[in-house]
Amino acid sequence: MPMPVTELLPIRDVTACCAPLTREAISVEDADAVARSLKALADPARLRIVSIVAAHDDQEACVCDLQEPLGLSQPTVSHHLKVLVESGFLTRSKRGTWAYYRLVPGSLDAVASLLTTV
Amino acid sequence: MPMPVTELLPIRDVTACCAPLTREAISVEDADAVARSLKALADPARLRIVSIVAAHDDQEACVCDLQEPLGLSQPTVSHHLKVLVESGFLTRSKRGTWAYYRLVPGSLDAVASLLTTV
DNA sequence: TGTCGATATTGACGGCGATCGATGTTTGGG
DNA sequence: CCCAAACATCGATCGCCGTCAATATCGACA
Repeated sequence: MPMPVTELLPIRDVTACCAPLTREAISVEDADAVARSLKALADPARLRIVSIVAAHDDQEACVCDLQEPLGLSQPTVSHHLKVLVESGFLTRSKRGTWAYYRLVPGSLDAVASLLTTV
Repeated sequence: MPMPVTELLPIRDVTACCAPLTREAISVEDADAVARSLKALADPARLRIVSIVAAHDDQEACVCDLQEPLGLSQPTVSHHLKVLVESGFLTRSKRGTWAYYRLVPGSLDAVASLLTTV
C-alpha cells in the first residue's frame, strides 16, 4: 500500500522529528514522517522550484517566475507549489493578484540533519 | 510523465553532483539526478532498512535480519534492498547463503550536503 | 547428487501522482 | 460593474511503484 505525499491531518514537523537515521533504528511513525518530507522533495520540478526560489531576488518568486523556466503548465506549477507549502518547505503570501513563495528557513537543514552521519 | 527511480544506464553519483540547492538554480540534469537519489530514500521501509543496517552490529545486516522487524515479505525486502544498492546507499556482499548489506560511507552525507543551506 | 535454506527474480495487481485542459476564484483597473 | 490577469481547483489520463504469491537460483551439506 503506497503512502500518499499529502497525509491530511497529521502533518508532522520534520524539524522536531527524531534522531539521525544512523544513530538508532528509526520508529515506524518517524520513518513515515521523514519519508513524507523526502517525497515532497524527490521530484525534479520541485527541486528546481526550491532552487529557483532560493536563488531569486529577495528569496521569493511568484508562479509567473517559475512557469517559463520549468516548462510546465500553470496548473502543474501550482500543484507542486501546494505540495511544497503543505510539507513545510515554502510559504505563500498573496499580494494583489500575485502569490509569492518563499523558502522556510531551516526546513531543508532539518531534513539534512536527519541524514547526516557525522 | 513520472520519473522512474531506477534509470537504467546513467546512474549519476550524487556525491559528485552539484552545488547545494540554495546556492544557485540547479540544472535540469542535476535536478533529475538528485531527485532519483531522494526517491530511493523517500520510502518508509527503505528509511527503516538504512537505519536498521546502520544501527546493527558491525554495521551490516542480512535479509533475514530485516524481514521480521519490517513486517514485509521477503521479496519486498529484497526489492527495497536492490533499490538502495542501485542508488548507491548500500553495498551487498554475499557470504555463503547469506547476503549482507552495509551502508556506503558518505552516501547519506552527500545528499545532506546538497540540502544544507548554511 | 539431491535436498534444504536463503535470497533473487518474475508476474500481477492496485493505488499514488505528475501532467494537462477546462473551469472557478479573486483582485485590480477602466 | 464588468473585464482581464494571476492563480487555484477539478476531472481525467496514464505511467510508476509498493506489495505479494509463485518460481527460480545459488550455496551448503549429507
